[in-house]
Amino acid sequence: MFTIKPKGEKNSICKTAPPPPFSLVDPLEVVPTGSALPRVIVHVDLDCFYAQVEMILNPELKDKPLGVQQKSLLVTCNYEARKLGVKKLMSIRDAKEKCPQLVLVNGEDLTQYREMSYKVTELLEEFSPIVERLGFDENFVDITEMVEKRLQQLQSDDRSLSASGHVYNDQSVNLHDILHIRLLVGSQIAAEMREALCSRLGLTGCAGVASNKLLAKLVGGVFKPNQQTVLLPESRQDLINSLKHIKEMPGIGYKTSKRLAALGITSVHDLQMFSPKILEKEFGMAVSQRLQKLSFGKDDSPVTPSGPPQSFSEEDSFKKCSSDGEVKKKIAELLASLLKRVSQDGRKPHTVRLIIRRCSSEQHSSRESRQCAIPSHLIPKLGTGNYDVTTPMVDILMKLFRNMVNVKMPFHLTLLSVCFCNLKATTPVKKGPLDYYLTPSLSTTSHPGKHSLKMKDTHVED
DNA sequence: TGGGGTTAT
DNA sequence: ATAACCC
Repeated sequence: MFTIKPKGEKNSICKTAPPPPFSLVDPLEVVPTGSALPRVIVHVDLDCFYAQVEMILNPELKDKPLGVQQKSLLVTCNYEARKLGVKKLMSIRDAKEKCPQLVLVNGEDLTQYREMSYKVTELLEEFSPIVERLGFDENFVDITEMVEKRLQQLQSDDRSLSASGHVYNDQSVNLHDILHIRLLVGSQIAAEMREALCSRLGLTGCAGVASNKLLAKLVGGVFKPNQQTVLLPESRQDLINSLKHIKEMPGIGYKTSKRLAALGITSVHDLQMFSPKILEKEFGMAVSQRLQKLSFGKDDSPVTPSGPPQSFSEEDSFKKCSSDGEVKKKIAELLASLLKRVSQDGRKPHTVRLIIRRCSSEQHSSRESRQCAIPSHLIPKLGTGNYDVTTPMVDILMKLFRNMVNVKMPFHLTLLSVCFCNLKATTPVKKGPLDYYLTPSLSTTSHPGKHSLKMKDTHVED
């Protein structure tokens, strides 16, 4: 039996369950003395998100095998389709071959997915404000504080406490271990999150509960659709050993796994055992230490609240775009969508960027970009709808384009993208008598560079 | 292979 | 401005 101090007292552990000696603390979580308690992190991952949104939008698609298509790629599909052998990121041709009855919807316009995605994040923020987005369909939530609060409310003789959902490895729970107790409470909160997502938004998904982001994400994927799993400290090594290749480790991507393979490192165990000195020679101190810590399941990166987006972009890919006129037309389309989004957001972008991908024979999709400050006289007009900024903005973007591409030479693009970034809140202008003279944004002279000291924007004449 | 996003250098 | 990472 574990016991809890009555609420009102400082910390929740009673004398009968003294603070754990170091041997009880997970060896790999050992940090300088006096450090904070281990965190409780939940990773929430919606099931085949785009397909779920499409089924909510059009309920007739439910119980049919459904795929979401972008160009020639099937980006995701529902579980009906997966039963029939369809996989994520299949080509459309392979998918139709596998499953001729597959129903396809076009998912190139992300508007509805983006809106639902932010509803999910906002719902999770009701539990704890510390929510970090990862893509449109995953969120990390730091629920340490919420867990501590619940522990203080718990009855000291409460034996009914149990995990919600799966416990990784079917590990037995030790109700005398405060670390177990905290994670069990975390699993109950995760269950409440999933229930809220289902009842209020109609969405299903997985959750993983653990003491850091890496482990929460890995353990959340163990039981797959619409289930949750909690990782207790004793099973951490088993979880990371279950990875068949280091590339499955979040944070180790395509490039890094290739460089590691060149050193003979392909498994988690290889990376754990590898000489830190030699690893440091290859990757530098910061990266090598982070990589090796990941291999032990260690991850001290905080859950960083995402807040509103730092950029908006719209892109389009195609087989061919090779004339100035085509480019201008595509840019105008991308810009029109972006301006709608800017008007909804309320903030104003101060920088615009154009990104292209050239059709190069054997190069992997390498992108080039040019950016510039948006002229200050245009910024207040963005997204207001009363003055049309389209023409001046298209002109700016075409100048960026000609800065990248010599239009006197033949060219062949396969992608165009426009990005608004450096978003700033529109300064509410409360007028005191002196404000007119003191507020920079009301001044008629502009101060180039003042708000973008770190940016080396390409100069575009008006 | 799409249409997004982020951070580090 | 690019390159890496994530989905």
